[in-house]
Amino acid sequence: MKLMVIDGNSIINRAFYGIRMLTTKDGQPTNAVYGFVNILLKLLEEEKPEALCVTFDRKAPTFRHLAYEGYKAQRKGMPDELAAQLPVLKDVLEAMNIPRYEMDGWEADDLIGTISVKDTAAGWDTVIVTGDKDSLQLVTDTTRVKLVSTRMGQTTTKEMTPETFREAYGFDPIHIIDLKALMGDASDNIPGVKGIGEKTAMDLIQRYQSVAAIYEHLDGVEAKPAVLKKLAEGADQAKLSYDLATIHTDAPIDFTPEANIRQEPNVSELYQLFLKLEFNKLIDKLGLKAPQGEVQQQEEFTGTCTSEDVTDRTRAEELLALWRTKDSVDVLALPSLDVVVVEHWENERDSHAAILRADRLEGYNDVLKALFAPDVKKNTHDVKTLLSRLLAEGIVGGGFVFDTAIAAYLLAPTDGGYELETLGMRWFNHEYPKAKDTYLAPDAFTPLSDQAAVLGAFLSHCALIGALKEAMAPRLAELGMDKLYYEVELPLCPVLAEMEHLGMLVDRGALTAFGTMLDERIKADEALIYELAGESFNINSTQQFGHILFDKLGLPPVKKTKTGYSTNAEVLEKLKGKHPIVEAVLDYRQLAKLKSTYVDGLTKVIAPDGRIHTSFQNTVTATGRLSSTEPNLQNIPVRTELGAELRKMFVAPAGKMLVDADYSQIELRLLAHIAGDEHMIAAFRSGEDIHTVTASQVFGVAPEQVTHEMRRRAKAVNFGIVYGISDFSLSQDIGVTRAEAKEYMEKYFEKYSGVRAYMSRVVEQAKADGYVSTIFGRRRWLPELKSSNFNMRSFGERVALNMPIQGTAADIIKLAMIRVRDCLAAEGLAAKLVLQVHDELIVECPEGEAERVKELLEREMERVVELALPLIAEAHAGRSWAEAKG
DNA sequence: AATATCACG
DNA sequence: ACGTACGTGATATTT
Repeated sequence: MKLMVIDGNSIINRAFYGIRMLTTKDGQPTNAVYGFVNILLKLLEEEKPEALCVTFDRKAPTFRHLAYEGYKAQRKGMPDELAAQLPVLKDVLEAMNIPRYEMDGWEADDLIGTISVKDTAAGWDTVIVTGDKDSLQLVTDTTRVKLVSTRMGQTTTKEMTPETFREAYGFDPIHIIDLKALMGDASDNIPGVKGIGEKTAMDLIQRYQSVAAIYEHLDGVEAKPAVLKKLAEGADQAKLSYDLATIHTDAPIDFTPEANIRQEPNVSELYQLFLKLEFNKLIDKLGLKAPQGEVQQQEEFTGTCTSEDVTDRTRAEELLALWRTKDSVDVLALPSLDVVVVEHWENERDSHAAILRADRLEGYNDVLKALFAPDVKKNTHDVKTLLSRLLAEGIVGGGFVFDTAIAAYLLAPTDGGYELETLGMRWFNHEYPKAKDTYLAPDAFTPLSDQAAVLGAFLSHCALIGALKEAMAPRLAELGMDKLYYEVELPLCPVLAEMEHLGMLVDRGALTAFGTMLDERIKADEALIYELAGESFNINSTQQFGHILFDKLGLPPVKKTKTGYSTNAEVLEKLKGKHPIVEAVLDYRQLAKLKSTYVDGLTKVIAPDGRIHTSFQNTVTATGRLSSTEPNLQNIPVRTELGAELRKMFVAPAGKMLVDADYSQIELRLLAHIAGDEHMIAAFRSGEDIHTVTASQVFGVAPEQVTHEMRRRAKAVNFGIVYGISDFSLSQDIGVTRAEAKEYMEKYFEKYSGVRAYMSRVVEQAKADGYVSTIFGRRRWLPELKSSNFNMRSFGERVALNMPIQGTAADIIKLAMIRVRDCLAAEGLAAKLVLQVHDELIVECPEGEAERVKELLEREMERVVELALPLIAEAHAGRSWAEAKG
C-alpha cells in the first residue's frame, strides 16, 4: 500500500513561477492553482497511490526563533497573486475530497516527516512530492521523494530513492542533515560551520558520514589544518545547525494512512469551482458536468443530426422553400462558396444539414442567390467576410439575422480569437477540430473534400453556430447590447463588405515615380551616412546604428531598450546638432519608411482593377473601432509634407470625385458631453477654437493673446486628458518641466472641473462594475483594475477613462456609415463609401453629385446623436484624397 | 517569434 | 516609490 503526500506550499510555488500568468475574466489569478491541479493529476496517473494527502505551512515555529533568531527571517513574503490562490487551492482540494494537514507552528516538512514515519510504522510506503531538496533526508527503503520542477508550463519529476541518492551524493540520505550542519543553507538561514563550504562538507561527510562521527575524535580526522581549526571553532554552530536542519517527525497530528485513502471528488462542487476559475480544459478532461437542475449546454449536441449532399436542382428548390419558412437557418460557407446549411426542428435538438457544392450542383450561382436573398433568414459566422466574398461573385447578400463572431466580440472584445472552434471551447467546453486543419486546408479556395473528418468538422461547426446563437442572443440582451448589435454592428457588415469590394483607385504611375524619387534620395542619404560613419553598415539595424552612433562616434546615449541603445526619432531629435549623421539618419528613416511600407507595400496590393481593396476588421479592437489590414489604409501619411504626397496617389476615376468628411474634435466633444462639463460644453457651443480657449485659460491670457506655442501646448493637454495622462508624460510630450506640466493640468482642471469629476467617477464606477461602457452600451471588461500590480492597475484606470470616449466615437461613426449608405441609396445617388479612418469618411461619386454628397455627409454625420453640444462634420471634394482632405 | 520603429486617429 | 498617454498595423532585423 502506498501513500502520496504533497508539499502544498512547495508545489504551488513551483506552479506559480513555472506557469505563465493566467487570470479569470474578473482578474482573479489562477495559474498556480491550475498548475497544481495538473501536476497532481499527472502524479496520480504515474503513481496510482492508494492514499493521498497534502500538507501546508503555518508560520515558522516560534520556539525555533528562540533557538536561533535569524531563522527564516530572510524568507520573503509571497507575492499577492500567489497568496490569493492559496485559499482557492484549499477549496479545490476540499472539493476533490483530498485530506489536508496544517498546524500552527509547524512547517510542511515536519508534517511530511511525521506522516512518513507513521506510514512506515503502519507498514505503508510513502511517496513525497515536493520541489524542495530539504525533504531528501526522509528518503528510506520505504519512502521515496519525487522532486518536481515546472518550467514554461512543462513539469518534470526526478525520483530519489536511497540508491539514486547515494549515486548522486556518495552517502546515505539521512546524512544530508550532517552535510547541512557543516555547509549551512542560506535559504533556510542555517549558519553551518563558518568557513566550511559545499566542497569541504561533501568530502567530510562522504568519508565520515556524520557530524557526530567527526566530532567524536576530531584529532583523528584527516583534513587540512585550516579546516580542522574551523571545525574545532565551529562545534557549537555545527550542533545548532544540525538541529535546525533536522526535519521533525513528531508533530502532534492525528494521522493514520487509512484515513487518507482516495475518495471520489464532489463532482458538482468541483464543477462549479472550475467553472468559476475558467478551467475549461480540466472540466473536459475530468468529464465534469453541470449539477442537475442547471442548464446542460452539451445536451444540445445530443439530438439527432442528419445530413444530405444536394446534387439535384429540384431538391435545392425544395429546401430553399422550406428554409424560407424557418425563423432562421445556420449557414457556413467556404471561400470556394461550398456551403452547408443547417436547419433546426422545433425542439432545437434535432437538425438537418444540407451541403451545397459549387462543382456538383447545376446552376449553382442561382441557388446561392436564392439562399443569400433576404427572404431566407440566416445565422452566420463572420458575415462581413462572407458578404465580401459573395460580392466578388456578383451576389448582393441579405437576410443575415445573427452572427456569432460579432456577438462573441461584443461580449468579450479583448479576448481575441473568435474562430468557431475557439468559441465552442469557450462557451461549451467542447473540443472542436480546427477549421484550418480540416475544411479550410490547405488552399482557401479548394473545394470541400469528401473525407469524413473534413465533412464532420464542417457540419459540426455549422451546427455550433445555432447553439452559440441560443446562448449569445440572451446574453447580449441581458447586457443591454442588443440595440448596438442589431442596429449597428450587424447592419454595418454589408456596408463594410461593399467598401472592401469597391476599394480605392490609385495612380500607379505617380506612385512608381514617387518611389523612384525616394530611391534616389535614399541612395544619397546612404552614401552620406557611410561617409560620416567612416564605414558602411546596415542603417536599418538599430543595433549596428547604435554601435556607430554611441560607441564609435561617442555620442551620449539617451535611453536604453532591453536589447541595447534606443535610437528612435525621439532620441535622435535630442541628439540633433551633435553630429551631422543624426539628421542624415532621421531623413533616411523617413524616406525608407515611405518607400518600403507605402510605395512598395501599396504597389504590391493593387488589384487587377487598378484599385486597392483593404479589409476592414470589425472584431479586433478593444474599444469598438475598426481596423484596416492588407493594406492598412488607416495610416496613410499626412503629418509631413513629403508623406502627404502619397495621398495624391489615391484618386477618383475619370468623371468622378472623392468627398472626404471628418468630425471636428469628436473625442473632445464627447469628453465634454460625457463629463457634463459646462465650461467645455460652452466653449464648443460658442464655436471658438477649443485649443485656443483652453490655452487662454491655462496660461491666463485673453484668447487673442494666445500664441502658437501656447495653443500647441494646450492641445497636448486636451489630448492627454483623453488618454489619462500624467504630468510626467505631458512634460515629455511638449518639452517643458514636470512642474510646468503639472501646473497646466491644475489650471485645466480648475477651468474644467467637470472633467476632473468625471475622471474619478468613471474609474470608481469601473472598479465597482468591472467594466466601462459607451453611450451606446458597448462594453469593455477591465480585470486590470483588480490587479495587485501598480502598472497594470494604472493602465486599467487610464483605459477606463479613455474607452467610453474613443468607443462612443467609434459607435457614432459606425452608425453614420449605415445612415450615409442608406441615404445615398434613397436619394438615388451613385456615390459610394470607400474608406473610413476613425473620424473620417471618404466617398467616391460622379462629379455632378459632389455638392449634394458633401451636404449629405455633413448632415448625416452630425445628426447621428443628440448631445449637449453639437457634433460638427466638415466635407470637401477633390480629384484626389489630398485635395479632398480640404 | 520577439523587438524596435514609425505611420495613422 | 512605483513608471510614465489611448487605439491600431506593417516592415525590417534578430533570435
